[in-house]
Amino acid sequence: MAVPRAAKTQRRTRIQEEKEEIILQAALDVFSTKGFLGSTIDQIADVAGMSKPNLLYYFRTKEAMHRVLMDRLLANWLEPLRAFDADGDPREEICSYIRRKLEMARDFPRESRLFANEILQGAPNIEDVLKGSLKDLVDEKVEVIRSWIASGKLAACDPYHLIFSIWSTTQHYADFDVQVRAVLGGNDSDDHRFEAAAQFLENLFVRGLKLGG
Amino acid sequence: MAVPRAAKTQRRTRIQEEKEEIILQAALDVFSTKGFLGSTIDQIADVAGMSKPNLLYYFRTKEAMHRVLMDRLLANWLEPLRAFDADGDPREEICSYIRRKLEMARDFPRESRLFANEILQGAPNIEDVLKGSLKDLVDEKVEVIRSWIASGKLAACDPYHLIFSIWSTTQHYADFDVQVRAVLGGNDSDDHRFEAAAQFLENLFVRGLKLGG
DNA sequence: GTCTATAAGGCGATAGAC
DNA sequence: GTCTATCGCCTTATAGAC
Repeated sequence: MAVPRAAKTQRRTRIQEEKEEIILQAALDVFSTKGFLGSTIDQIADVAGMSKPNLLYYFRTKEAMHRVLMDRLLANWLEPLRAFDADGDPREEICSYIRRKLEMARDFPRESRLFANEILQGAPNIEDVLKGSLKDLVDEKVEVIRSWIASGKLAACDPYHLIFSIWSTTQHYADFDVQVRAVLGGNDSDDHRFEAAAQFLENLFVRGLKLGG
Repeated sequence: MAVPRAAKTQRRTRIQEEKEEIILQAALDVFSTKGFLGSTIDQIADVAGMSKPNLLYYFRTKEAMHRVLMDRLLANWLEPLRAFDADGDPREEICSYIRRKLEMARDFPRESRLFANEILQGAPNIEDVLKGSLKDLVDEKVEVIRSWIASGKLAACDPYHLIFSIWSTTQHYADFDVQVRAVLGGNDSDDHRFEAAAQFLENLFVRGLKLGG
């Protein structure tokens, strides 16, 4: 029997991968609501439906689970921004960016909260990523927005704060979900909330940035 | 010597109040970055510059400190929204609301993060407040916005999502401060960042909501 | 009021049987 | 691979001297 921790070069069996995935999903559940420090291995093991020593057979430490989740997250988190196309129509690009970010908040709220927890606590593990690949990507897209402004397709504005405002408004629906639901009351379905948010934000940014159609 | 825990009806001395204030400031420091669960009394005592038993002489439990901080926060947090005046000019009201919220993010970032931590973790202690006084206040202001829309002073939009978008964009500068700084680089002063954000958001909302002026 | 010492329990991680 | 048992540390909170 291949032992995961001793067989780094060896292919994992399908069953092992499935178990690891169950654990990671449980860890995501717990980390995203309690934060890394506030989570216990017992809680994760409980959600995963296994004993603590059994879980620790697959992931030697709490940090190991968190590291895998953060790596995965960072690999996917910026995809929507990468898709931002300099040759596309500004209105189309910005609207579809907003929509994709809203979809991520709706479909992957735990990932959004995991990220929010990390940033909120000072980003101890990913500060280099923020100052490195994240900043590089943002700087690149800021230049795209500046070129759109220069050619009159977009109202003059600070591109950095434009990006911040799209991030914050969309992620809000995942990170502050409890508050949003409390304020809207129980009568608002998930689908309706999503559509209402999309429509409001699309209008706000199209008009606010003077994006022609 | 009056002992705080035994003298609930007795007036606290000025020195006692000062000590309690030092402790609460230290607790706010730690809670706002580590979250309640991730914080330890040792860390708070360390920041406060006193021993753990000494701290526990003033606040019997970790919860006691957190409760006082949350009570204070909730008492002040909604002041800017309360100031929203139905008889005022919509453009003025919304712009000054944005500015006040941005000032709070700049001047009280720890309070903002304390609140964010609480919501992010499912608002275990304040769900009744969210569904009660918070929802009531928002509902009231939503009606104000609706009346403005009805009289043509404001573009038609969903008032709830308008409020959410102001909350999220302004609080972002406190809650995601580490990310904002990383992306903007070290050359951006606090004042410049604040002014740039205020100007961007003011433009976005004034144009996005078709607020005349 | 503040200290040292410590009780009592939670938690991360390991040992070793099966 | 999974379990029971446990080590050792950390953390909350208290006891009691000063």
